[in-house]
Amino acid sequence: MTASPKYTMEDVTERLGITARTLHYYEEIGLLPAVMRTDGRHRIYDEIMLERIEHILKLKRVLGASLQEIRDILQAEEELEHIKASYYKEPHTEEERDLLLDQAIERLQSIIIHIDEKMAKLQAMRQSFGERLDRANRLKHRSLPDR
Amino acid sequence: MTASPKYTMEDVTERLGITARTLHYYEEIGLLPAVMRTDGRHRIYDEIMLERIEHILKLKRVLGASLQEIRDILQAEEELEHIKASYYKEPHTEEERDLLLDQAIERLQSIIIHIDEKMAKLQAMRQSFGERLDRANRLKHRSLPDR
DNA sequence: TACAAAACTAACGTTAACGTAAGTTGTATA
DNA sequence: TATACAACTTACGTTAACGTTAGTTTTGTA
Repeated sequence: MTASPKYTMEDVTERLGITARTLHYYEEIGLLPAVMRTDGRHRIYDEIMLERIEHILKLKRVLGASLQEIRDILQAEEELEHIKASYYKEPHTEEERDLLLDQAIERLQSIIIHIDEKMAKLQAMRQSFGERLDRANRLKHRSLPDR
Repeated sequence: MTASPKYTMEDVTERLGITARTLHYYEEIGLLPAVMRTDGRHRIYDEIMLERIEHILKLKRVLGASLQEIRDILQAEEELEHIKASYYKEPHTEEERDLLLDQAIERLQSIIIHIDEKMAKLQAMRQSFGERLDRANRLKHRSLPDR
């Protein structure tokens, strides 16, 4: 069992461009469960935690989601992972598995619908700004101005 | 000159689903300049103001922009309108017009770039969630499970 | 082992975008 | 004209997502 590399608080904050307070806060509100500690209660992060943190930051920046929404998304993902794991290890009845899977699928679908709606609106807005830009460019190059 | 219809505070809040405080606040921070008033200092809104407010709300919801950013976008749009208007009415030298147009074009382009970046990231995220969903669906229908 | 640098906890501060309450005027209608 | 309801201004309150001390332990290094 080869131990994965460990990172200190400073490692993480410098690498991800965030502050210690942010990590403290995410832990406070339950976004980062069970962070490992040294004997002296200093935090240690491993690769898995790093990926989780990066995932959170990405969801924040790209989706513009609140930490509360991110919590829900992460939970949906974890349920899915749990289901996948137990699919191979634990014995389940067909019905149990189907129920769990359906729940996870439903959550994923609602996330995707959310994203799709957002993209559609962005698309429409992008187009309207594009048209404005076109008009401005036509004005500049003195082809027949509209209006 | 046929006067455009006027709307009261209640008209606007009910129609747009916002509160009076929001309109007061937008005025406070300069997002809604020169709102008309009755003799008794009650606010009156016309179609143009309504459209401006709707535009602001759309930018907020779709772009997730802060009111500060929205202020900048509105300013860019107004500059462009002003340029278009003055193109026909006021006399300008070629250089003056080109300078103003270039500034407006630059602002519009930066907005569009912003939108495009956001869409690209959303696209990537959408795809990753789509793949997760596919895996879950494969699990459910018991075709060869991956991993 | 001694000490500077790093991390810890606890707690109050800050900003954006409004919410809410209070007391005062305006306005529409009987 | 009386009155109920709408809108006004002023000002303090609230929530999310951290920022910022402050005072106290840990830890890596000389």
